[in-house]
Amino acid sequence: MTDKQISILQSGLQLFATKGYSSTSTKEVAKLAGVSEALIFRHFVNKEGLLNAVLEEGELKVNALFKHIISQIEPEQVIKTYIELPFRVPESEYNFWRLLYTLKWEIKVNSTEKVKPLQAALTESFKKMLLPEPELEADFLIRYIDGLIIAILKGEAKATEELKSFLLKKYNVSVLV
Amino acid sequence: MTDKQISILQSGLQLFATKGYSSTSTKEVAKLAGVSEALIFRHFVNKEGLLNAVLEEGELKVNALFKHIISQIEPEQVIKTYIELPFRVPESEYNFWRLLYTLKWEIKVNSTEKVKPLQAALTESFKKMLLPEPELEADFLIRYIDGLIIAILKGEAKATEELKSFLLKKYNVSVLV
DNA sequence: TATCTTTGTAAGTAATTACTCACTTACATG
DNA sequence: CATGTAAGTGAGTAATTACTTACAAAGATA
Repeated sequence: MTDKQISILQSGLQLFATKGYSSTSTKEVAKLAGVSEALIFRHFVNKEGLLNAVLEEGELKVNALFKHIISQIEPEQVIKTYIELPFRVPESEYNFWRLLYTLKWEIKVNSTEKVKPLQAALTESFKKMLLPEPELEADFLIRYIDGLIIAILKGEAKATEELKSFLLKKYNVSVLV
Repeated sequence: MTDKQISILQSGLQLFATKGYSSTSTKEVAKLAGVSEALIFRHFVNKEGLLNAVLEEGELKVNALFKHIISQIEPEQVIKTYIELPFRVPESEYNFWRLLYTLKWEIKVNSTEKVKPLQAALTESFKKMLLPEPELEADFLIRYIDGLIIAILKGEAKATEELKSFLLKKYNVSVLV
């Protein structure tokens, strides 16, 4: 990977995430990257190729986060780790998450498939914690966390310590062995 | 309002909501509406004018829904009516809601201002219901409902009766006087 | 040194974009 | 009937779009 290649990827991420994929031109990306427009096509074939390259980079981070949650052994730990997700994403990665969420509207992304293992792990955990309707509880929590992440990315909410402890208390997973 | 004017508005809504505002061309809107492209500009000045006209139409519906919630007298009724919101939006209006949610990403929309009265009403209700942290509870519920609506609009969730009664039970507002 | 591959660019291209202009048709009002 | 106004259109326009081509430098390998 050349310096210019990295620069293109960074500029692509920034513009796609803030302006939206389809309203960002390859010319803009090139300008921000300090590179000729043709170089984008040399390295990434076409605009969609650049998008995929940008996505692949971040996908690894997302998978790591999800795996970390699912790999927890105690059911309470699964829930706790999941609730802490929005508080563990660093601001430097916000643009990537913004891109993911906008793309879900712009393009058909089968995000349901990706969430399934997580959904199963949460359901199983709530079941072990003897909640009467573990599956509905899992869906409920997923939807809330989704709403929270969106609000944070839009700047409508802050991932404060107060909020975190409120949530952990709500789910009885504040203090764990 | 002429037939063709209405047709343009409907086509605009449909395409903006499904394809996104910036990746929909005025030519496409005209074609779907069965109208010359120039007529769009005659009636709505420019593309943004068409968007605003589309939004104004639906805004009335949104305001009506919100007012209905806030106007409830009993705190339990406020919560119940709000929870029932995603179940009361007819599928015929989904496109308008889709448009609203996509625009929040595409363009800066100060949606926080619009939600404030609702947020206040929910907080007040939870306070009267003696929940220890009424404001955090209100934020929590708003975020969840937002996440749920988004999931429904994307076809990832269904507004089933089972889910509804689960939520009403969770908030102790199932049976009311 | 000679040759091959990779990296990079300037200057294009055809297609699409939002929007305009000159013009016709329909319709209401005196 | 005459005349003004609103509704409607076909054929444009300049700008922008994603993408290509021809060609120059820079490194690597022999």
